Amino acid sequence: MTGEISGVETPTPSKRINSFRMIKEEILRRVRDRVWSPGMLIPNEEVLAQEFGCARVTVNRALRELAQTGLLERKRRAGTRVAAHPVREARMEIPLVRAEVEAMGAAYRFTVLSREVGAAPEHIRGRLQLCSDAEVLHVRCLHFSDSRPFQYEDRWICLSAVPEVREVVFSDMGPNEWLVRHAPFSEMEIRLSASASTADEARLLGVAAGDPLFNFERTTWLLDQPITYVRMMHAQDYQMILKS
Amino acid sequence: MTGEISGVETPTPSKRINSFRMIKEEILRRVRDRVWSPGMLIPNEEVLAQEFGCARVTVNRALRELAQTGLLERKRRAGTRVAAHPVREARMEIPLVRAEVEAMGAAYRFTVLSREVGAAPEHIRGRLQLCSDAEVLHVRCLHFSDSRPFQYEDRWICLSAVPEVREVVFSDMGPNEWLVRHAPFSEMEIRLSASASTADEARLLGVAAGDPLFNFERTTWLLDQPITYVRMMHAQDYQMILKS
DNA sequence: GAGTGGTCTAGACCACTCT
DNA sequence: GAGTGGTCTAGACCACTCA
Repeated sequence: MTGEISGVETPTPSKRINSFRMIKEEILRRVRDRVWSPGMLIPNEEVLAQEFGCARVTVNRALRELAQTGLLERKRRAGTRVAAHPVREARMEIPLVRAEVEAMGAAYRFTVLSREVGAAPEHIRGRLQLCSDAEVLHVRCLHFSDSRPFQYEDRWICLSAVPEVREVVFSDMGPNEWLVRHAPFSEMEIRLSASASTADEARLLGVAAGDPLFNFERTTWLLDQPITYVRMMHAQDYQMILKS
Repeated sequence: MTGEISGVETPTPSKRINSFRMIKEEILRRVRDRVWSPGMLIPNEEVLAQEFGCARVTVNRALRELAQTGLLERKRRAGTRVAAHPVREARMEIPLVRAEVEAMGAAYRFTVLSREVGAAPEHIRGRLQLCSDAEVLHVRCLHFSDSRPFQYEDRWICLSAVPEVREVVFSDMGPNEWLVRHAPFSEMEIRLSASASTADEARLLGVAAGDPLFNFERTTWLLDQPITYVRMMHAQDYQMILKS
């Protein structure tokens, strides 16, 4: 680029609204400026496409994504409205413990507290929708941030879904990390809650018995096949952040 | 439909894999059956489109959505892989308190504990990215499930973004419900944590001081304009559920 | 029946990134 | 430079739902 000519023309020639991102922003602007207010029907895809000078599919993608986050509501025949209705969605990134700890600039390590194969107890069978003779691997780990306990993990893995795990000892890699690498999933359910720590939990996490814990329980499936159920506990200084 | 002929042909003529949903399922099946295992490069869109007998855009949409949930990882030039990497996303539906209570079959009501207009304190200005002379409406409410306290809500609303709210008294409708109807948002940030209740919080929620609370803090924006920051507290029997 | 969103196709060009 | 995903276009048909 030796002969750099900056003349009358801008290098980025003041684009039309013809990308789905620009359309999303334009829609947001109109909602913010009350051009379209909650509950109001907005023009249909065809009309917007003509106005923006783009293909209908492009408008469709923009509106679809805005509807997915809950800002718009769409129904066939009825058209698209600005949501006057409250169901909103947030997306949450599920981090690896290791990444979470290292992101804070601390050193990560973990220890395996116990590891045994056997029949699943009743409440675990319920969570994983298992029949009564299903075998599971039960692993308990403690994860550290520098030298301080960070998370107590209590995990159950379906051996029918992940037979290879029977022989794995989790020396280099924690169960979560191992599973992520070897047993992908497509569905999950997460439960979040607060509880008072039991004596055991308090001892492991280095807090006083009865202190508040933040609980993160997760069950995962691949198609209809249950993979694992885990309960992860954090002391009360922990904060989970979600966006969008 | 008088002359109904059900002959050799099935009315649903055993479809090809030519919808993005079917493609998603087929991909999941191959991942589950280890045809493609974590970390592995899968065929590119062009090739898959040929195999499935559909357009590349259709494959693109299927792969894009699977990548969005974290099952696949995509990079230009590098191609698409089954995630060997753990960043997964969950979507969370944000319910209205009213709906949440009524879904449990309980009667909902709420009371306004306080309501005042003024300058925002430092920590709220930080959360909402406000300049120091910005005016806010501060509302505190208690929400009940039947006659039991269910949620304590401590909310700050930017008057510059939502000027109409200055005159609203929240008699029929709580602040959340009102805002949802009158002040749409496009971005939000949620923070979840556990804490020990203060004396005040405990009194309001009908628990013992120091008992664990589940905290749900949310800040919302419309484009870059901050709308509201709210902290919602629940006693420890509360559980928040996320899916996918 | 008719209007709206939902989706697919075939082709094209662009943007990123690896070599 | 070349391969891969990212996106847009123009046109088409389908599916749902309201009148």
